[in-house]
Amino acid sequence: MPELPEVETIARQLRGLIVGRTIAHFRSDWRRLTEPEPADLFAARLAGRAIRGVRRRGKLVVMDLDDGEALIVSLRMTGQLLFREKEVEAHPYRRAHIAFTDGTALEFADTRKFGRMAIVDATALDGATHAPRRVGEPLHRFLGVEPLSRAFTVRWLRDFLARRGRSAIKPLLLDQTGIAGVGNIYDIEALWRARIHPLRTAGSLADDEVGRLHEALRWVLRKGIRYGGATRRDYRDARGKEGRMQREFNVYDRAGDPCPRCGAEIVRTVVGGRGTFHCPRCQRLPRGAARPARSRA
DNA sequence: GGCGATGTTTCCCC
DNA sequence: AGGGGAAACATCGC
Repeated sequence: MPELPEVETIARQLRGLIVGRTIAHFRSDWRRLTEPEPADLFAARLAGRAIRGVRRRGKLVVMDLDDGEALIVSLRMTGQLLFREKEVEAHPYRRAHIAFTDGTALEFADTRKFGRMAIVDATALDGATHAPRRVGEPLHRFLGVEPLSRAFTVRWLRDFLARRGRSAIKPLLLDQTGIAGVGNIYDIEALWRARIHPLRTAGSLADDEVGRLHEALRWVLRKGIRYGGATRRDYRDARGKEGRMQREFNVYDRAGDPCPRCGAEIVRTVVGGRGTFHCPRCQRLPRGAARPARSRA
């Protein structure tokens, strides 16, 4: 689940838990975690470094080190960063372990092994819209605007949608190079709130719809943060707790349930290869628009 | 046990 | 440019 609200929750917790601590050592036996850098070199670069701050950029957890570098973590599907006050039995899917000099530790658990870590130039993440890049390294791609920042205005969104006018709105919102941090769940919930069909093309949205989408994105992301993120399967926050946002879903994973707004039955389709939920009455596709022919029930 | 689905992202093909 | 599909993995539910 780690989308923007889940990552923000973890980053905020870690800020209070690890800032000021010094790394004693880093251990990992999952080589792809730090690729292309070998884990032992990675460990050597981290040893003795202090954690100066923790923040979020898109779906990345950013741990600022001294010397202007940062340790960034991409949780992907099932990654968890768990703070440990003292020695505990290793998580069954532990992929890395960061021990601090005072005996506390940060454990990285990840069942599906999609998670990645890198040490990067921290300034490259600051305020800029570029993440550091290194050829072939998935963490280092271009990241778009932060949807909860002041830079994300209705005007920006309108221009963005116009530029990418031919794309369907649902997969477009998932593109991290446009808006950074939106994942499948909040995408679906925001489109429902804005009453926009997932297959509408970006360029076809009227001004009032763009305004609603802008409000809806910020509203669902903020609510997700307020509720500590959403738990689906493996999500746990930095304290090992589940979020509460999953109880607040209006359409996500609710096929067959009545729409909370109009009572029509929520349907599940597939858009851009992703499971998608919407209300067929509240979220209409205009006559003559692309039919959801490629979607499957 | 088999099949399909899962929150993410990249890559390759058309 | 954008869409589709597969792949990176492991687990879970039907």
